[in-house]
Amino acid sequence: MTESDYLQQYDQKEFDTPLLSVDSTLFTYHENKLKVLLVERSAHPDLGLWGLPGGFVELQHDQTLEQAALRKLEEKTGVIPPYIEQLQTIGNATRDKRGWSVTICYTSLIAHQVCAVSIETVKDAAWVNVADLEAMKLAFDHQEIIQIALQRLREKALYSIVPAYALAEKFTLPDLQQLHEVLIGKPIQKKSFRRRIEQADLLIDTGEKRQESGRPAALYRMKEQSGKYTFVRNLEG
Amino acid sequence: MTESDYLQQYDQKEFDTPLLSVDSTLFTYHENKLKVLLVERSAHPDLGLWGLPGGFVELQHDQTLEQAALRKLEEKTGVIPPYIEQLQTIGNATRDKRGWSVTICYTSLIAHQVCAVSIETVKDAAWVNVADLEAMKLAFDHQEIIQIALQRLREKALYSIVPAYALAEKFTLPDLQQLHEVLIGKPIQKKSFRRRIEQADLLIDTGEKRQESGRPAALYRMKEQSGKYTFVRNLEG
DNA sequence: ACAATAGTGTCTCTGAGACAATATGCG
DNA sequence: CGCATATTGTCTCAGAGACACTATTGT
Repeated sequence: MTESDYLQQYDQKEFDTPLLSVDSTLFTYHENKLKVLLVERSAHPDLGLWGLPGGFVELQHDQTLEQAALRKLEEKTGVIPPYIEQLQTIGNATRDKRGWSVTICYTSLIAHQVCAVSIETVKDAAWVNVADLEAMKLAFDHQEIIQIALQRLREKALYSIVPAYALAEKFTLPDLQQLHEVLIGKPIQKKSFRRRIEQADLLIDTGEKRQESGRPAALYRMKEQSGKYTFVRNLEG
Repeated sequence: MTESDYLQQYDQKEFDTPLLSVDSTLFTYHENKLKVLLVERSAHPDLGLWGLPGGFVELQHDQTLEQAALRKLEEKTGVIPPYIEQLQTIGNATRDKRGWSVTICYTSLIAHQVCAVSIETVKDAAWVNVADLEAMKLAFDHQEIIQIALQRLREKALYSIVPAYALAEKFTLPDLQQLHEVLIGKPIQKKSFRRRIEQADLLIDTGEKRQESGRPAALYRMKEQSGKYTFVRNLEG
């Protein structure tokens, strides 16, 4: 049989295949708290529980898995987040009551302000403080997935400035440092923090300042590829 | 409708779902060369081309994705590799001629000696020098997947001793350093290399020595969790 | 002037890079 | 002994940690 004959008669439905979905952990930082976006499930199974934004791939519309993840996020937040990264794929026979199930998980970051309005209008979506998660029962294994995502984000805080994507486009160095401190769970020497960012030339000084109380702080924005940069030496875990 | 009613009438075949497979890049190190395991495809599509060991998840037998990947590797090599790690999941509408396709990729390492015999007896499996890959046309996007796996392994060589799993159970420090040098593509100061491994207490001195020519070298084996250790400071990329 | 926060100066300390010096086996 | 390879000593240098000091705003 030739390959084209084979493709002609190929019927995918002959084979048993797992359920396949895409889920995202979307984090943001607002009022000194790290938050994750949850949505209330409107269908079985685990109807009524809160879980990660996600769903099935639409074979007609989505060209890639990442596009599928971004589409789901845009539906909930009204915008496409500036940072998305594949986290991990979880697949086993027991995570979904319907049977063997696979989910490709993404981690995404966004500024709180750019989607706060949109989310407030959507009844079934909400930002939840990461600190409050522990007490919640989430759908499927989503609790676990969030913990994996958090661990990865914490590691990244030690050797990159990826967390900056959870801030507004323009932000101050104290802003960013505070976010890293929340992630790492301990204070960072401001000199160390500033030195490495300056030395690696990761940010652009916009020339603007922001003041709340005390000396005004310079506003920076990220350079194009700054999220990909990794420091050769980590901050202390 | 209750959840149990829903589960009762649920029929997975109603929904269009992508093809789903599991593929692994299995690396080893032998005679100063990094090698990857390839298998010749015995079915359409891409029949006759060489590609990564992998296939479909068997819903009846595999409990997890990782088990599925390990099962495929054991079929080809006769043994279960000591290191496996999820690499990345690739899914899009175009990578497989049959349609929307998703593959969960793993990276795995093994000592050459423990599976060399088994592989020589299997006609459709072979170790290929990574350096020779470029000239080959591989099935699907497997060429690309191997490059992603290599890049990740190279990064790990800078901040971990994960590559040690590609060596025999007992190995010398010059062995390991050489492997890291092949991965990184440049020489490493032996003092630096030894210092960091000793300081992190990652290996056990077996007391045995191995001699080829010159002073005999001490044989070490890895401690249990040494693969998880990451140095706070990278070697120079 | 003082409070509050931003940003700098500078010392210490760890660990990588460089490379010379020893050590231990073989013939 | 001389060769080959393993292992150690030790100097330099970059960059993180610590912490005191200066700068810039508002009240």
